[in-house]
Amino acid sequence: MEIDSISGEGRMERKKRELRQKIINVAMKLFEQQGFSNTTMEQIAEEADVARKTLYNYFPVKEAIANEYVRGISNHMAQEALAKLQNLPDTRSRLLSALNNAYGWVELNPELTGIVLGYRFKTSYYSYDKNQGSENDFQERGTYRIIAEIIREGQQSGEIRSDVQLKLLVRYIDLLRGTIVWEWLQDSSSFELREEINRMVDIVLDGIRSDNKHSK
Amino acid sequence: MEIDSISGEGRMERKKRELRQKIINVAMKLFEQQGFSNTTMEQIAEEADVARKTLYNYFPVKEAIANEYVRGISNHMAQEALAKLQNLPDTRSRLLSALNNAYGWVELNPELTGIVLGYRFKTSYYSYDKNQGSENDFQERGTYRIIAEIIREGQQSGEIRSDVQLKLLVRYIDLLRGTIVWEWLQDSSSFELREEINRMVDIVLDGIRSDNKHSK
DNA sequence: TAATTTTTTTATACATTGTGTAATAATTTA
DNA sequence: TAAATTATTACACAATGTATAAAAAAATTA
Repeated sequence: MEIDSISGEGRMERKKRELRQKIINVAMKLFEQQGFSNTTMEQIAEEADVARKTLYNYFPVKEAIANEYVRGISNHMAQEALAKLQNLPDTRSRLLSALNNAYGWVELNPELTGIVLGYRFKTSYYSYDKNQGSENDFQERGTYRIIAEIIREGQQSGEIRSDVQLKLLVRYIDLLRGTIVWEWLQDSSSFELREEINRMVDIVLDGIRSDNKHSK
Repeated sequence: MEIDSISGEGRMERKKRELRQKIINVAMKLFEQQGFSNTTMEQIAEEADVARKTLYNYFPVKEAIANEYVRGISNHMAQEALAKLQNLPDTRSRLLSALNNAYGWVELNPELTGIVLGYRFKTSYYSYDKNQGSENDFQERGTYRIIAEIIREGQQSGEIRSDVQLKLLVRYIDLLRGTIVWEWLQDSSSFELREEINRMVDIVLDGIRSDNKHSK
């Protein structure tokens, strides 16, 4: 049945994967050269040597290309971050380590970060990209997976409350992280990014009520 | 200088305000009849009896019309909610009261809620609607103002930590609220809306660390 | 009031997005 | 090789959002 069952994919699948990657590469090159909004889908299609309609078969909107590129990077960084976690003593330090990991990149790529965060917010709620539904939801995204891992561990060890849905909790943290990053992107002089993240983690862990602030 | 300095606005300003309101009314009528995405800016312009370009002068995108309509309602509800707050004993009950206030409307208008929340997220971060920059930021929006009021009060009375920026804190809560509403809009059977909001408020107040969960 | 300046609306044209359709090409399956 | 499936393409289309300059309306000045 399958022509190439050794590598696990046939010629067609391989070609699609290759073209997908080519589109991403071409698009990112154009984004760097001309900026994101100055680059049209027409140009990308032209440069990748496919029909415009074909390009739309692969990516329903321009933002989706940037998103997939960033996700690749993010997953890669997540792998590295995951390795460091074991050495850290508690949930707080693990969360801080995992969250702070990505900011060097964010600081270097503010425009792309904004585009991708906006796209993710939109799609995760309208979910009009059906293919990514299952992946995007929970498994695939780098930071998401790490946060989930940390919280799960914390819940198992009894450090974290177990009466809150893991999924929702992870979303809370990821979303708050996103908000802070965006606030910072808007006006990077108004606060220091990592400092604000630290504060957020403290709030999530201990809350904003003053009478149990130092209860630990 | 001013023709009508008694009412505070000249004929032109009044006409603009009236036209703006007419556009909103016409658009909302069409949205109800045909659905949001099936209604075009062309139709709205036609029905409001202005050129399409004029319509764009007033609202840069279709979502902005829905947003302004909802904001009107929201402000109105906020007024009522604000009155009730004084009778409530602590921050937790005030927050719950303020947040729960709006959900009857949300449950009745899921599509509109989704559209408006998505629009606000996008604009608040890209801030491409310059006019609303100052308003949208903090003052004008109903729920925002209430949450800010509650937190401020809590900080003054010592119930809430004072070492976190009020502005950011309000954004956290508003954003978490938005997330929950959206999760619920996606799949309203997965959890009960108010229940989840209650849980979120508890988390924000007391955090997710298990050893101070019941410290109060 | 009349003449002016400023502001708003408008017609027109344009580049771009995203979709739908149906023909063509490539690939897989039998 | 032939048939069936899947991907690509050309083409047409409705709609968005922007730019420009002319026309209309309103505000300001004399």
